Amino acid sequence: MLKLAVLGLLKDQQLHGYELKRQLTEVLGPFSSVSFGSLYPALARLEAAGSVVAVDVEADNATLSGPLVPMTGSMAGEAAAYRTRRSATRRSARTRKVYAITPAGEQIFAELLDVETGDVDDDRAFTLKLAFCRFLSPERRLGFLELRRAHLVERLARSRNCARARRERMDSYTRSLIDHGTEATEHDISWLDRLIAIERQGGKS
Amino acid sequence: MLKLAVLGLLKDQQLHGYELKRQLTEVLGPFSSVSFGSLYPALARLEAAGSVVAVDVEADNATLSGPLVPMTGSMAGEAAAYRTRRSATRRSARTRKVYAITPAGEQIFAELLDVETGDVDDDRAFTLKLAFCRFLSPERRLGFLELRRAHLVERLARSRNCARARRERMDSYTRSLIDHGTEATEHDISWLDRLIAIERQGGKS
DNA sequence: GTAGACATGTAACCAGTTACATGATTTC
DNA sequence: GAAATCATGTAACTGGTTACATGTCTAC
Repeated sequence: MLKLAVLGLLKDQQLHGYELKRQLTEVLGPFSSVSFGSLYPALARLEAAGSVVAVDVEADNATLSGPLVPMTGSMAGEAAAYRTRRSATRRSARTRKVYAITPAGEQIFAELLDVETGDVDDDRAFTLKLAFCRFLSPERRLGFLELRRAHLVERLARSRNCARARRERMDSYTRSLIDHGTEATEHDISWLDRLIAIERQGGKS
Repeated sequence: MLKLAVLGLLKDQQLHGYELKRQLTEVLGPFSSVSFGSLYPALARLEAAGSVVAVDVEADNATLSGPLVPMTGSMAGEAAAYRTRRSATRRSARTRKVYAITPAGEQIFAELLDVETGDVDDDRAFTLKLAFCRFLSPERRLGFLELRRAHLVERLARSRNCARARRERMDSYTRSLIDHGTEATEHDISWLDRLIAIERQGGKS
């Protein structure tokens, strides 16, 4: 999970741990409170596995395409590079360890993101994956959304069923909780419906 | 967390592990998928700590679905054991281990449930605690709801701020995700407002 | 020269998971 | 007597947490 989040952020730009944590906190809902104590070991593991490499920022300043940093897409190019360069000059890079994703890491990222591997029944996982689903092919993306929708529909059925069967035996707090949960699920489903509709029309047709 | 859920369910009735899991799955949202591999060890730990005791069901007929007798664990009379063998359970109790909460367990439960200990920033924890908040005093309950509300308001502010600052740089999926999250939080807040209002008027005035 | 943000890391722990192993009871 | 369900448990692992230890750079 954290692995996926880190690799996903590194796909856009090279980052060091501290900044990674800031972005994790700010942007990714489910990781609003990830701690350094889990981030740094995770980075170390990713590096050991060859999914990321620590890059030499100062050398990378002049020659943007070193042999160690193939950077497949070069997408987030200018803004990211500028950001990195600026912070690199403001603060010596010696104390920082700036990471970049490797082709192997991209591979791992793709596998982690994939729906087959993935748990549409885990809200956190779904949210995280959706945040990176632009990296999915249109078909897989659609499948991902539909699978999630199916899961929510099932959840809704179960929660309605439970509400019907046990309503009398529940106290008012539990009842309110269940009703609110049901509403939230309905809301989620119609949101997904909109996303799916957009996906279908935008996709091709 | 699991500890709290288990103790909370045992406050209402004596249960064995298997049935406990069923109720956990059915009733408590955040524990819809707790596994035996975590439940049984948790029960064993609770028993070792004296928070629950395994009760002799045959000595204590029909308690399986009835209200909890103020059980201290000492009242195990063997005298009329055979009398209720058939009526108490469809299934022989010998293979089951039925647990009851002890006074010490009630104490632990109260501490776990308490807001001071508690994390209103953890959605799962909040949901679980709300399901048991009838065991809180009216003041603590109100405090609990208000603390949660305050947290959600803060979350809303952050998410709005993030949306404003980074909107352009986000892809449509992330944007939709953030917007939907914002809506959900607003919805949660107004739900909490209703709960708080009820609490205020019903509590005393 | 020191307060405070920036930056990286380790150690001990905690709460849960999956996969596996075992056996009793019911139902057909 | 076989299959399904009920029931309890263990072992190895995962993925995080907090608390701690350490050090650098900036600004005053």
